[in-house]
Amino acid sequence: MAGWVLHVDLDQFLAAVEVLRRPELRGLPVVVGGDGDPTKRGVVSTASYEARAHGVHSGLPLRLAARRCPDAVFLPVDKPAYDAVSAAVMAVLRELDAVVEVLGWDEAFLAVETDDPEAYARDVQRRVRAATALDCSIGIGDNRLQAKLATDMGKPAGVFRLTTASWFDVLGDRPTDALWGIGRKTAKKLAALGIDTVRQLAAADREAMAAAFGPATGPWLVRLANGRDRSPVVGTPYVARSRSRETTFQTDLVDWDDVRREVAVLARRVVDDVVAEQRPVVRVVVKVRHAPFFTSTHGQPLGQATSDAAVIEAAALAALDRFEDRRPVRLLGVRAEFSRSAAPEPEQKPEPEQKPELEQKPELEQRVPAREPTVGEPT
DNA sequence: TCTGGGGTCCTAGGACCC
DNA sequence: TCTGGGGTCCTAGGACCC
Repeated sequence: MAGWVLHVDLDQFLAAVEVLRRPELRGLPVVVGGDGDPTKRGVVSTASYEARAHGVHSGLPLRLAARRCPDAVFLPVDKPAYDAVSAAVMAVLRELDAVVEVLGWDEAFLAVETDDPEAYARDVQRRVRAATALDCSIGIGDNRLQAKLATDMGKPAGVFRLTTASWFDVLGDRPTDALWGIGRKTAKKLAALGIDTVRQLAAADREAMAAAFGPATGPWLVRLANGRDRSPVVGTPYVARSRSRETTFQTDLVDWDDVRREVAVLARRVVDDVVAEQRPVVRVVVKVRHAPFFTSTHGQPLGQATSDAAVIEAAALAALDRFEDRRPVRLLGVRAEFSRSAAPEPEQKPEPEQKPELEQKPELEQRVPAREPTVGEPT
């Protein structure tokens, strides 16, 4: 039997959950985002396929969405509802004979052993549908990167296989930001270097890329474009590095007394979260976004790791005092960072730290690959 | 842009040390 | 001062993802 990575992604998840509990919405353009009022500041979290046909998509400001699709049904984000449905879906996945790595509300990787991954995927779709009445798409790959990119090609409700063998046929001519981890900014920077497609990036010079993007990111970009990814599917529970709360105000705060008061409010909310988790905090960071959409942060280290509410709140206000720009404020945020080494439980301390490497970023040993050929290598 | 909220990781530069 | 050459740690900013 062969090992495969499957990427399971629920179709239009938030909108689908809303349609499930309000069947009369089926077939209508549904937009979930903010508090459901499209005249306010906020963005689209999920748009149904009917709304997408009007150019409404995730991340679009709600006001623009309302202009593009005035007939859409706008609904507020109902986190508890999505938490519950997501948990039901993940429970279905955990019943499988597979390593399951949850990525968010609506996504998970499965590491499976099978000689027929398509049949396996169809079975997963059936089980998810039977348990929750939700459709999902499934990507199949030799690794996480390939599986993740395959999923979109199978949407909606489909299955698509993308492997090392088919990588360049499928993606070679696509723009670089089709890759998972390359966004608008990096694509633009690549374009300035004459690199527009996945194929071109795959053949790019590693040293040149390292010079342009840094010692880890440069070579990682080239590996990405070659469809290479050695990161394993990790089934161990996710442990957060930080907890944060932030608010965008409907009207900018101009009075600094108001700013202080709101930072204290956010700090208390963060404290509630970290106290519930019983994990000591080592640093508190305050974020300020000014009206012209310019963001700054300042941090305040805690001398000693603590979950003490008063200490954390005072640290947030101390961090705020480091800001000198008093222009109108559009957003405030407070983040508490947990100790990295000392976990909740007294933990053995070998030399792990970056050993698991759960994200798609490069592993240490891979960071300086001694000038190996870029194409045609086995992953 | 009229641009949310909750996260993660990497990078560059300065401080500090030997 | 004609001012080394690493290391390491910390911070703020940037970019990306869901």
